[in-house]
Amino acid sequence: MTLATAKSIRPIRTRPAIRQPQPAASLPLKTQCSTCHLKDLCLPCGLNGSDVYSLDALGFGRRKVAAGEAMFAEGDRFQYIHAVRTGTFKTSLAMADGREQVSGFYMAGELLGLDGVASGRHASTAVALEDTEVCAIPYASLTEMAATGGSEMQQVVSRLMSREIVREHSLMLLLGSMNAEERLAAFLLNLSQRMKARGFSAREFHLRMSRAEIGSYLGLKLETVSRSFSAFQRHGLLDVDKRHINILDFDGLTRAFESRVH
Amino acid sequence: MTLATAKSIRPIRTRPAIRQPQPAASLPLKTQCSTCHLKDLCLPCGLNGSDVYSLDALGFGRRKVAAGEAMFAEGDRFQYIHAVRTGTFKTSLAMADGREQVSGFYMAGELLGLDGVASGRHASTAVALEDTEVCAIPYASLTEMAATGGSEMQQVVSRLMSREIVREHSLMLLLGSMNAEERLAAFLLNLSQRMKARGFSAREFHLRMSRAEIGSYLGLKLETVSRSFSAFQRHGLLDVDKRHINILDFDGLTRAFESRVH
DNA sequence: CGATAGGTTGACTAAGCTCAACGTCGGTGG
DNA sequence: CCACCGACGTTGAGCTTAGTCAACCTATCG
Repeated sequence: MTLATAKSIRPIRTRPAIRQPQPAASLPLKTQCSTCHLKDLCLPCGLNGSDVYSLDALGFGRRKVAAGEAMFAEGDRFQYIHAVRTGTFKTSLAMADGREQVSGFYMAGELLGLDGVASGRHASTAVALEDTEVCAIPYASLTEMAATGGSEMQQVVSRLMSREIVREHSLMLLLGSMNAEERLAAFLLNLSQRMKARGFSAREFHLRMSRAEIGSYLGLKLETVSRSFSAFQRHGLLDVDKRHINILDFDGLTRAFESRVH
Repeated sequence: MTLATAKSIRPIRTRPAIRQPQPAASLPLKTQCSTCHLKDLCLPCGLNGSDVYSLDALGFGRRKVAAGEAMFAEGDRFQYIHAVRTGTFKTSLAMADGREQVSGFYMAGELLGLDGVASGRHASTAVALEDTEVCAIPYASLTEMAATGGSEMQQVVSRLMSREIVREHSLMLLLGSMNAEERLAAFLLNLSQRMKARGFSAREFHLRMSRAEIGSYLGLKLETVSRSFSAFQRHGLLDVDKRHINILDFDGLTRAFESRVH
């Protein structure tokens, strides 16, 4: 039955990344925030009713991004904030010499692209890890909403950006002062948390990213990630089978994540 | 974590850190952004004239923070965005077990506290590295300015927050994929840049932070920082004498910062 | 079917950490 | 004034953790 579950959520590792330059144009489908099942996680969270209806009125479009395809790249003009509807993205930065650093993973209800507000250009690249669908929210419309009257819109955006700052803070803490197993434990617990918030099991889930991507995100090599997974399994904290994770001992994992204490 | 009055951080070489619980109240001095010599680096940057005058009208106060003293601490209620007028701050995060991660250094014209917008509480602690003076800008006044009409205020704040996100991105890149010397080189070049933007020499300057603080920021131990400094000196890239830095070879440093290429 | 991508594991290496000694500086108090 | 102290910085020796390189396995795809 592990297999059955695996099968039902499967589509990762497959999909040979269609890298066609896909038209950025929105699909005909228009989004209604007020009826969206993600509204408590996503942009409208914290807005009052009338603002949500204003969002509906904007009727911003949706876009499908296939696995492996880039939704936007470092240096692209920033026009939209993208809200994930289904699927998972990674964002990454590139160094001059080609080294890459994964800077985040984003799942349903999370917003991508806020780093573009600063300069009008995206500061990172967003790639779909599986077939995805997003809402493309024109940033200009949001600021306009804010300008033309007593909307809380801009404030909500500020709050979301601030949240992104806080998120990156904790990643810095992780990268700056944790060892390999602490990093992986923190990563898994965070993922688990977010799965739970989306109504999935906090215990058992599928990773949508490769060992190399996890490693890049955590500042480790893929072999180290693999070894840490094996170590957790050896100690009975979880079961791993490739990308299928089953957490057996949350307390143990949490302790691993604070291991250095004694 | 309660007030910063904890015995915690010793000051810096000079100034025996008056650790009295200082009133958070603003000093009588009021700030005029329109005539401030930092206006092109600080909050007003990018605002139109009328918005700058609105800022003047707010007349927000100043505050002195002595070396070693905390301006705000993790968990404190977020009310003000603080703009550095003189001196330098560090911000840091603490792990449950006491490990600390320095998350940033802030100098004249830079804004502290944007991470508090998300939850209404500060997500980091800000400590003065020398005697400092800041402007305390009530965040509520800014949002109010935005709400009551065609001000660009909130947008400027969004832009600044986005810039903070981008800044943290590059720190993640540093922490996630550079070796010790690359990290230190990147740190020094960044500092040099910012000194220059403030009208100081890009070549020769004083560090306001200890080796341990640099190390924490860069995800290294203080001994490693010290050794990397020595290595740079040995290779003729710079002169170090404690905290006094004289960069002799910018190109060489830049190369050190991209060393791993081949 | 072979090619390919992703994952695991082992043996070895090296970068950075730990521990310790020592030097310097500035402030303090006898 | 000098001796002492504490904080900070530098350096060396040895160790540990994570990185490197390589072999091998499995699943999937063309």
